[in-house]
Amino acid sequence: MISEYLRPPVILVDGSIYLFRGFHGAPNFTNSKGRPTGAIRAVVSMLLRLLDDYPDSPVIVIFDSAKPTFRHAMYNEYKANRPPMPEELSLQIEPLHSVIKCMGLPLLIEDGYEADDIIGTLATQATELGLETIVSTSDKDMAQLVNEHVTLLDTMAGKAFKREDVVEKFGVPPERIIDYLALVGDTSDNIPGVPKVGPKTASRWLNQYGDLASILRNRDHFTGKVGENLRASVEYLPLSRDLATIKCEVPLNLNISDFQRAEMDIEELTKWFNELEFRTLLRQVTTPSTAKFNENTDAIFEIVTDPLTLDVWVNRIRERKKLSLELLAQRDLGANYQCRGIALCADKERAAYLPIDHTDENFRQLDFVYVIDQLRPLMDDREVEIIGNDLKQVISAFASWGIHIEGPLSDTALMSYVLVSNAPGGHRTASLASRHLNMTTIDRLALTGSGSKRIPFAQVEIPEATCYMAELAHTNLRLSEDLRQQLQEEFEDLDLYHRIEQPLTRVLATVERNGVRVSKAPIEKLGQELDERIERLVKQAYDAAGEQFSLNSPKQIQEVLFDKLKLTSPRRTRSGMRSTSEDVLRELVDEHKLPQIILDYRTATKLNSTYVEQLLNSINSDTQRIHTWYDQTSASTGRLASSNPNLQNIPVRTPDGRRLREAFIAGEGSVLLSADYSQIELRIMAHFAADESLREAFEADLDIHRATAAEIFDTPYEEVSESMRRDAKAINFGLIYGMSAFGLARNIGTSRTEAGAFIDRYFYQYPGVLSYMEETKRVARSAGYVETLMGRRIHLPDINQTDRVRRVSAERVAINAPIQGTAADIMKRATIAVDRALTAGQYDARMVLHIHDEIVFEVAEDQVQEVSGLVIEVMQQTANLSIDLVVDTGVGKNWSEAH
DNA sequence: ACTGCTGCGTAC
DNA sequence: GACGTACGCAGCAGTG
Repeated sequence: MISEYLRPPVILVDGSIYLFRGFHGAPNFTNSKGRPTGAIRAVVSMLLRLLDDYPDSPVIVIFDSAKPTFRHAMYNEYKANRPPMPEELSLQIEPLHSVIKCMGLPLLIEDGYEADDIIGTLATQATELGLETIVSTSDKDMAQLVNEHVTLLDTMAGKAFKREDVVEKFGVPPERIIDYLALVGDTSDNIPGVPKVGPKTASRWLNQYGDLASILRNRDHFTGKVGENLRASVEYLPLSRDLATIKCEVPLNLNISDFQRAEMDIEELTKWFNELEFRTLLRQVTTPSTAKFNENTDAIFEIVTDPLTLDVWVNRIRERKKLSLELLAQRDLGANYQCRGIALCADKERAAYLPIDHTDENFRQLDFVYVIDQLRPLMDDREVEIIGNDLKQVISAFASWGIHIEGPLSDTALMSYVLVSNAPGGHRTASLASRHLNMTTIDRLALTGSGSKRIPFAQVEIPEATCYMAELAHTNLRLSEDLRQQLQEEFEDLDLYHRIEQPLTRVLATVERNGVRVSKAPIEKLGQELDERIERLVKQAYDAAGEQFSLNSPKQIQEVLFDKLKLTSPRRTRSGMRSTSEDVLRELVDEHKLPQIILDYRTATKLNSTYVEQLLNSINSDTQRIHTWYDQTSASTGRLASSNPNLQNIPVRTPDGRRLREAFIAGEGSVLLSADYSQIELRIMAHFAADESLREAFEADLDIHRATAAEIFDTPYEEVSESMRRDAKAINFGLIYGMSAFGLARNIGTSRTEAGAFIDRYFYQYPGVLSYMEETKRVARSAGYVETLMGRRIHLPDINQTDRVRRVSAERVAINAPIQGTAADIMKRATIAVDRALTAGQYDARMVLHIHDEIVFEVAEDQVQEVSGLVIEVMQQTANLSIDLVVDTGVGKNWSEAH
């Protein structure tokens, strides 16, 4: 049965004996001012160990009274031969008492009694209450108190004395100890025993005769000199016995159950320890004992709330040369971070959490600026490996706090991304922990709640927050080792990680921090116009429909168009609904005026809600800049994704869309420079397919869609019509996406048969492309994944599925991923290379946008020619394909002009 | 009230 | 079912 009935033992500490012993162990120990401290240190350190060992026990510390005791009254000579207490010792008594009180421990001194008597009395009370007692002492005279419920413990020596230990040590059981002491006497207390009777004789006599009274009755049987001595001692032996007896009925005003252990007064204790110069002990007390238990691990999770513990952590990290970091930080519109906590981990044994500005009042918390200053030397240190999940956030956050991270980066998200870019569940710590360590990390929502009950993380209680945050730092440390090993096993080299993703993450952090300047006014103006337009369109729609309905609802549009107006529904969606998508509505514009109204409405509301509002809400009013967020691990092909806001899908084709791009501008004295790879995916396809006629077309710098049209429609290049070119373009893009004849037919508005004929014609003209497609699928089926030029792998678990739909879908991915992914690889390398070139050249130029095959720079007007040339050169040189890459650039005051 | 799915539309 | 990769909005159904 467990612990409901198991109460922790009461611990009675013989303070005086430890004080003396501590003093004699280090008599000359002083602080720098000459103050003696050795005895205090010994006792405090012993007490701390005791508190650590018995966290739930009441601990009472008892000292001798400085005044004469009842034993002096019984016996004038009691302790008479003792030299006076040395000043070095007496000076330590008062401070020790104060320190013990600061430690939250009851301190007991009773005039007229020695510590032994108080302890004996309290032990008796405890036993009567059914409590176990531990007497912490090194005074063996106390052995007389030992019984079933009372144990002696020499905390300094780490030895416990139960009944059998007493018998072993003294040769007599506890209840004979008093007799034993009387016989042996005590020179230090000046208690006379029987001369020439020592431990051996005393225990032999007691075992032979039972007790002292019996020995005295049979005193005539003892022969020799000791016999004479015994008979000469008869008179005073009872007194000696009384003096050796611990008095267990001292009248106390307090009962044992009145003694409670209080919280340590860390602040006061810190003052004392600083004065006494107890550096190590100070760390010990300030290292929290509140570290929470986390069932996922044996590691210790500490809450760091004081400077010294932080110092210990900084040193630990410096020694290990590793720092796994988990930040609790929120980014504002200006890309500055507000920190609410930092978790640290340097080895598998322990992790720490530094709460910042949590609302939990049970903890004093370190000042953020102080914490950052302490961490700065670690982050600056090129030797310290920084570990985390999404280090771009860490880099950006520290950059916003004025710290540049120099060390090597082990980003578990990036490592996992390189390993399996399209891993189900993504690359966050929780998913990685589940996949690689088979563990479930704490769910953040379990701490903050969700929905309307959700609280800010800063309001989570610090011990809970510590469990969560420290676990993440700890888990990422473990993951970094696990993933590194897997990467080494799977890949010949780790270039993709070391030469692409890792350096890129630093560049992207800078791009995000740079931000792009966006002018509010033109967007607001567009917004107003759109509002008016939308209002008109809604009215027109209601008129045309003859009823009011939600123009935002495909479900209602469907009912109006196909049920009420009886228009013919050409297509259904995947779920069986009659589609109202753009191409469907366009087919219906001649039948009724409503479809066109809906199309116009959709265009206008799309611009308004997705772009106008989103962009206006994202502009930092101080700098007029928007700082997007690039996600380096969310696109399975290797592309980046942009969000909050997404700046990779700003409209470009329509006039209204272009008005949005006109709002993207450069800062004073600068212009925007846009550089994009021309037809990069088709060039990559031509490279992979090693198709001669496609290569020739690119080599001749022809308009590739026109050239394709010329081939498949068997028309001279110059005579290709716009519609032929448009169809050829659809085929070109369709190829990259793994299209079917059906899809192409739908896209270019022709019959399936005709589309199939175009495709056949294409493959006839470009046989290399056909064999490349077939080869790619074959490789995918046997390897289970496809690869980009730089070895990025996209796994295809469905490529051998019997389910045809899933299989052909995987085949399309197999076709598309290497092409799209290679373009992404090249773009990433170019991004890194351009960043280096711009930095090396110390140009007044910075990257502000990254849109798959386009990079936008903000460049000082007078440097734009030079920078433009440099960018083109670096971007073109980056790839090493059999087809040259072409980089087009444009310059303008805004993005629309530059594009 | 919240969550997740669907439909749609924007980019490359 | 039929053309890839994203993000994000609005509506809506299922859930509590």
